[in-house]
Amino acid sequence: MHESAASPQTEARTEAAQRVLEASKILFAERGYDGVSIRDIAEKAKVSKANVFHHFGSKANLYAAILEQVAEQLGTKLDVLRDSSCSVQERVARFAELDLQDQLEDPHCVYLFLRQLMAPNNTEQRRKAEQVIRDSLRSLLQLLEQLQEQGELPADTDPLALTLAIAGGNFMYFQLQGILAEFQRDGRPVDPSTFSRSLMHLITPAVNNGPTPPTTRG
Amino acid sequence: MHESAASPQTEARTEAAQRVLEASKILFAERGYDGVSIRDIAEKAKVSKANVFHHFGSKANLYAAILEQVAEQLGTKLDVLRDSSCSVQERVARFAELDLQDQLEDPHCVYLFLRQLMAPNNTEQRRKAEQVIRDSLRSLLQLLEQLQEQGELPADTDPLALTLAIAGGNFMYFQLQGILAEFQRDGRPVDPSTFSRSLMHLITPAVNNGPTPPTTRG
DNA sequence: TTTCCGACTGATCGACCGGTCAGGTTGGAA
DNA sequence: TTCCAACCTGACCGGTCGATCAGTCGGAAA
Repeated sequence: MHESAASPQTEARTEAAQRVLEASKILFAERGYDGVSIRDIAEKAKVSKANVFHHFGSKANLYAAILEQVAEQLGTKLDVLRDSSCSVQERVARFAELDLQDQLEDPHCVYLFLRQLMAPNNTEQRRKAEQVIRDSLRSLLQLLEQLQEQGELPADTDPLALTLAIAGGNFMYFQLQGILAEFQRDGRPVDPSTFSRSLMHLITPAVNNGPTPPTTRG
Repeated sequence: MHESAASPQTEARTEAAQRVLEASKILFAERGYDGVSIRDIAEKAKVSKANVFHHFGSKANLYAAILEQVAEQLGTKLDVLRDSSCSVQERVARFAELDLQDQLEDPHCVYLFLRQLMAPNNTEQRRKAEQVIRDSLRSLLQLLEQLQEQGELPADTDPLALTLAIAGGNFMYFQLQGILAEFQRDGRPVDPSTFSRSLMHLITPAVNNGPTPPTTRG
């Protein structure tokens, strides 16, 4: 048999096994667990079907390995929130912008996470997804509460609603990126960092650097 | 053969066929197209497997029928935006609240729509989903622009970002409803209409229906 | 050399998939 | 009463699914 999927191994993986992981990630993200067969994965990874089972034991195990990889990747986002030595405002703005960038850079990750979140309640899959998003949102929420205590955020605004608006706005941009252009008067695509700034600005003008108009700044 | 799936028939459907539709909607929403077999549907609908094919021709046809039903249901939301005779502010607020209510009342609809949106780009499925969301967002966006012309919305806020923040915030609430309670200091679940009001308030205090004085806006 | 072990493969399994088919049943028009 | 069309079913089909297995191969250990 093989090592339990719970072990945090990113270590010695055969080149073939690595190809299987990469192919799986893409295919599972695009078509979902049931929409992908081991044959599809093996073919894309240029590996025999039996070899997939040799390395990962079962389809469920392989999927679990992918999800673990995704959760790990998404978890690292938090570091920016804690470690940064700049002001709270900047940290919030950076978080929002980085969150959007991460989504745009690795869409497969987002789709995998979203599918995990769509699993029925009280399943291990769903709980794990909730854990990831809980950690992320809680950190952002705490930052916003901190901001409110500093008086940089109006006292009557709800930090929780603000948190969801930021995260949700980013997600919406990510999902609808392709059709946002036609909402613009000039018909040009919306630049992600510009959007990020607009989002921060409209939600809490106090966070933005005061009188500067929301035009492109270097 | 059967009627083309494109026909807008909500008409004479056998009781059995109706049961199949309902069962399909739930199962497809929960597990996705590939995660559900005709056997599963037939069993849940208490109908023979062959009868499913008799009424809907193929699995793909059945799924298309479900999606059409979903699109129709989601499209009706727009009426509230247009017909209402109340002020623009109220219409925006009502739209946000109604949007959230709709999601909470029929989660299966949301999941089906989300799965449709996760289909690869340039597929008919994906395009149809984009069409629905485009219509909805455009209406909301126009309302907000109208609001901005009236001076009820700061001139330097981006209506598009605001639109996505509202829609995204609602979606986030819907998805994370179960874990939001522990973000509250009192640990109690967040009431949807309360959340809706908070969301509207923080995004643009002027829109808030309450007799809030012209905010400090600083 | 011989032994041994992990990487890897082609052939194959039973189960289940979407879909078909022949035929039974029923209700209303002719 | 006859007839026909629609509703509905159990049995069945070819194909694909996840998974297994016997066995090949190459390199490190003995």
